[in-house]
Amino acid sequence: MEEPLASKRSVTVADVARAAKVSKATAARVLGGYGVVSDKIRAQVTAAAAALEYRPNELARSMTTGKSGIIGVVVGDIENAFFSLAVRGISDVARMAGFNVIIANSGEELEAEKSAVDLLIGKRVDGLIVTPARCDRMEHLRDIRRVGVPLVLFDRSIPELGVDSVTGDDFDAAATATRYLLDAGHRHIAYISAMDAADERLTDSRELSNSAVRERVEGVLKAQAAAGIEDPQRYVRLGATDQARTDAVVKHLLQEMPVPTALVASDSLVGLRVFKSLQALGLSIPADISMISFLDADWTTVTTPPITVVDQPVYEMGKKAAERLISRLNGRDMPVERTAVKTSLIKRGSVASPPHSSEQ
Amino acid sequence: MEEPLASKRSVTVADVARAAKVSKATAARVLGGYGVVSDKIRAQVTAAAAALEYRPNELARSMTTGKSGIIGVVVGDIENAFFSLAVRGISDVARMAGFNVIIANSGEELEAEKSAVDLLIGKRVDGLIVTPARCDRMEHLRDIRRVGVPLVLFDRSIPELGVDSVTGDDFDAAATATRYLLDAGHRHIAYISAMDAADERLTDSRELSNSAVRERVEGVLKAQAAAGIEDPQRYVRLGATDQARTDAVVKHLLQEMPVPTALVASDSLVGLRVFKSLQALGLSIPADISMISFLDADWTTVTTPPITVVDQPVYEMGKKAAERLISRLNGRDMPVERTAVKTSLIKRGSVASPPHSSEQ
DNA sequence: TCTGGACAAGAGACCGGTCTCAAATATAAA
DNA sequence: TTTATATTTGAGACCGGTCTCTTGTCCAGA
Repeated sequence: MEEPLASKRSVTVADVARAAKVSKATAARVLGGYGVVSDKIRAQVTAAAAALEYRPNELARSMTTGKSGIIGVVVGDIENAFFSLAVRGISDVARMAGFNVIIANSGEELEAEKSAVDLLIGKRVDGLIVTPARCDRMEHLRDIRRVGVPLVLFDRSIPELGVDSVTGDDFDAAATATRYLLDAGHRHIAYISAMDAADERLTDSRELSNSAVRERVEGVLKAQAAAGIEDPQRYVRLGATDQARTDAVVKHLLQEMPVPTALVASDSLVGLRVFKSLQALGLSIPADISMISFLDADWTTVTTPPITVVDQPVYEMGKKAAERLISRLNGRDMPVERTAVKTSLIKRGSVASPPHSSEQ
Repeated sequence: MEEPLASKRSVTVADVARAAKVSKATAARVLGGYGVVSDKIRAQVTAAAAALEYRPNELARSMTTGKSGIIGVVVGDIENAFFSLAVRGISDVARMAGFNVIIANSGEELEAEKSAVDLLIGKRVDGLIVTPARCDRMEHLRDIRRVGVPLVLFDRSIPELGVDSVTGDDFDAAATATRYLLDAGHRHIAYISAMDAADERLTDSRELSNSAVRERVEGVLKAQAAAGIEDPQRYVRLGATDQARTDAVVKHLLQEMPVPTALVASDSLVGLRVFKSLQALGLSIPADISMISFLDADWTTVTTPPITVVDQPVYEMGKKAAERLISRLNGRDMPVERTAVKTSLIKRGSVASPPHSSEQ
């Protein structure tokens, strides 16, 4: 008799109130878990709600409270293990704190990032974690702050923005990796990044719009400069965005004179591509050439030889970013903090001394 | 004079209407892009909106329209490459269709899945894509349909539920892989899954609560039965959830008599662990033992030898699931469809004939 | 018995949009 | 010029919750 067919309209507090024979306000109090109600009434309402299979409309709730309980995350590419691990860290922390996560992909493109941010703000997310595709364009990020939504930058930081960020200690990590290669006797060290650029070669590291890449490049450069290597910049390459382009980058690099004896890959995807390129060229690691990759990815332990990597605690970075954001969400009025998480070099088998001794 | 400080309250249609000296309804019409308005008024309102930096409140919008423009996705583990690739496929399609994606992790646990589903329904998602952790418990999935939210199952299907699903052709894929091993002369083929279970051994494949795993196991079993292998079930193992347990599983398997000469891994994570176990035991692939893994993961191409895999077009599966859901969202009233996407066997170097000939 | 404070329940405004319907204005037909 | 028909614009209800404010009860103290 009670509408056996699929009920189209969902049951509301008013419906429950009617069924429990109390006012809407009272039903709302028990259903919403606020205010005070007598045990008797509470039981009545609870029973009615159960009978009607009441489900609160989170949307309506958010509208009046102004809080959506959602954290927006804009990443470069969820398919990349780096980001999916980070997202895992973020959402684990978020869930514990009662927040949900809505994810948007920017594909590392500024326009996509802008519209993702707009959209998330429109959805009234309580806070935002963004991996800015470019660190030199940030009007849209300024806007976020202006509308009063807390923001935490992930993996890359923009000091001018005056906002929290969680990144790796990219400069140090790169410098450490480079010194390790220098100590092994390498004098010609190349750095390969997937950053899209007009030219494979780098003209000025300050022009790199991605702060993580910039820091790493500068770490590599500084460490070499400190060791007296001249013009290390000639071995820095960009644009290794896919296998074909990486093959080209590696090929060009190997045509340089003197030929680089060690390669540093900017992230695990680039690392994998570089490894394949080298393999395709029939070069043996580390006998013919040494390599180090950023990120302790899956594949780096099962290759022959296993790859020496700069290990970033990505999951923890994600967690930290979420924790930071949530503290702010809870009204904590703390100073802006730029956290650089410490990384470590995991020495495996892909680095050895350069082929024929090490002459400058 | 116009409140130079950070405006706490956001600007609404009413604010814009006031500034443009028109009614709220009219302002809403141009801002919401519906109904008709004269060009003159439209310009006025648009200008006012721009001046005030109006941003629509998507929440309020959703409340009246009843559509949130959000697709909820519940996956087993976003950190797993399988799911992150699928999510990528889903969100690419969703974005093109004007939908957003909100992701929840179930960790393959029923309770977490239930609460994720509840929460997403509360957020009034327009539709749901779920990877059910168990195919034998589905009350909460029934509930989804009862409240009228379209649902598409991903990777696993539950026929009794009468709902769309997109999976791999797991039975056939497993059977094909098995036949390939049989043709190579293997007579003792093991199957290793990460499905959590009380016992490593399998008693009855019909009890497998994950349909994808069940299908694969049955494929492996049937193919062997057809080849006259007796009691193939003795080599099926569960619970390879982490490296330690995988090491144990592999060790136990190698203690069987006769010892299995080929291993099939249920997914790329298990495959990687099995590879490491084998490597740790000093076994050489494929000379000592052959292996096949599901999913064409990164690492499978850079090992020595590269791994023969069952390639699932995961990204396409994600896309297909999203497309299916969106068609339903657009009111299309189509019959329930269980799509099994065709997979293929990529033959690489990890399969050879068993060690000392092949005697039954 | 009367007053007052504590507490429970009800009425109704509000959040920021959408949308229906009526009023006002413009355009076309008679 | 008048009437009929579009075409815009405005007023206000509504979505489903939260929350403030008011009213009504109950019980203790004077």
